[in-house]
Amino acid sequence: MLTQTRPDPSPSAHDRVYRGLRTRIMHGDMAPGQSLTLRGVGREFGVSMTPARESLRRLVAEGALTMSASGRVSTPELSNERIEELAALRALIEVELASRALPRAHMALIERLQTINAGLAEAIARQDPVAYIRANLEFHRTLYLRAQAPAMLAMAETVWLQLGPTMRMLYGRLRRKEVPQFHRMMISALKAGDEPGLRLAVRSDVTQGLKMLQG
Amino acid sequence: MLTQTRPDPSPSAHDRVYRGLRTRIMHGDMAPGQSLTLRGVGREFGVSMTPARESLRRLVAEGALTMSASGRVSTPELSNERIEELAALRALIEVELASRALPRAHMALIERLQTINAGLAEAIARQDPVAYIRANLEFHRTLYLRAQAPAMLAMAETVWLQLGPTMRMLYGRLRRKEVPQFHRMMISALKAGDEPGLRLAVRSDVTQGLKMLQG
DNA sequence: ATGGTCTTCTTGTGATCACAAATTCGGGCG
DNA sequence: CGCCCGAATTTGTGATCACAAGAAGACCAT
Repeated sequence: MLTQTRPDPSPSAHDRVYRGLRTRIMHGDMAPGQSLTLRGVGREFGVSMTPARESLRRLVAEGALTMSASGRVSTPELSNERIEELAALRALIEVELASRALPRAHMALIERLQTINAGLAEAIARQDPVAYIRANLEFHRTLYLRAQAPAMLAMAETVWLQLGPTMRMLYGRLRRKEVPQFHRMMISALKAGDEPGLRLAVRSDVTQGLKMLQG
Repeated sequence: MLTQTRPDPSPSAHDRVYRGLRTRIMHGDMAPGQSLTLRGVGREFGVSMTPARESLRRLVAEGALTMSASGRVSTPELSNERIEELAALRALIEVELASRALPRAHMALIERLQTINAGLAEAIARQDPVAYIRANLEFHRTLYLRAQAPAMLAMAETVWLQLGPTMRMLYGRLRRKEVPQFHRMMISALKAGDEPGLRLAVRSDVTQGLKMLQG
């Protein structure tokens, strides 16, 4: 087949394909409604249909992609109700994660969050939505990792994944000029050890994107 | 994860296998640590390795099964921390679902919940853990369906699935003699339209199993 | 042009196979 | 009796194929 140099023999084929597609979806570089075929994905990653099928089905199982009755796979076009629901889920889970991370958040972590925020500002300046989304997710994940709650973090990531394709559209409308105010509010609350303030900041940050959807 | 439950237009092989294994896991008739093989599952359901593999991988993606580094699949043996985390997730999500269902809960729904509760009592009398778990899940799902929040419900079901194999062990220790008090409390709160009471009742019901784990 | 029908191409499904890695089992040694 | 090493077996992975169903396009009639 396609003779492609394989520098990494360790990760299985389906893992490479899965991870490639997953980050692509989560970072929002696929438009909603875009369709994917087994042979197309296989050709792109230099594998046969088998690993391609497994990757796609897995992403469908995680809600990152949708499958029509005939088995065709495409990125989802979410209804406003679905988006609202997913945002509510983000609020629920991420507020809890932040709350659990708070007592473990030391200065090194806060500094790292500020560094990520700087990268975020750069992405905003460049008007680069993919970099923006990636930095935004990294900001949240970095904080939540401190919560030591892997099942909750996995849940949150699943929600991010489902919102991925729409996220770009959402942030595309947002002509942002500076780092989100709620990120700064989160950092202040972390420094002060202010749990109610942190919870409010996270909830506000998570649901802010939704508000402009309705506007 | 998002089990887009359509009636049944496509009894595809992998769907039959998936559903069979899924209900078996969620209802707790598989012990933790039990291993599953592709050829074994295939033989049991009369299909080849391909649909068996897809089903197992899907269940692994949903957290219902775990996969070792060598690709062996088995039911998970959850640590106490993991169980506690999953219970916290149940509390978070299900309290929200109940809260959203409350304004839509009419008398017909409450009567149905009471009917399910009667079946639950019967399962308790028979000392039948699988029937107990099934009725318990049905009680919760029936209420949450009224919330009109499919993404949240899917999330809750995913958590149930992950807890499935341990659930039996948990409820096995519980020498229960009567219908859970918190189910009755939930019904009272529903009748009274008492949202704080409902939230408390759901949270208590969800986390009660955990408490005896530590005892 | 427009609508419908037929053909053609595309696509997903499930079975089978070769292969490699891991597990298991047996025998022999300390 | 316990431990370790090697062979036999089990098991997952990925490729390929035949097949059916669906989508797309061509073609003709109106």
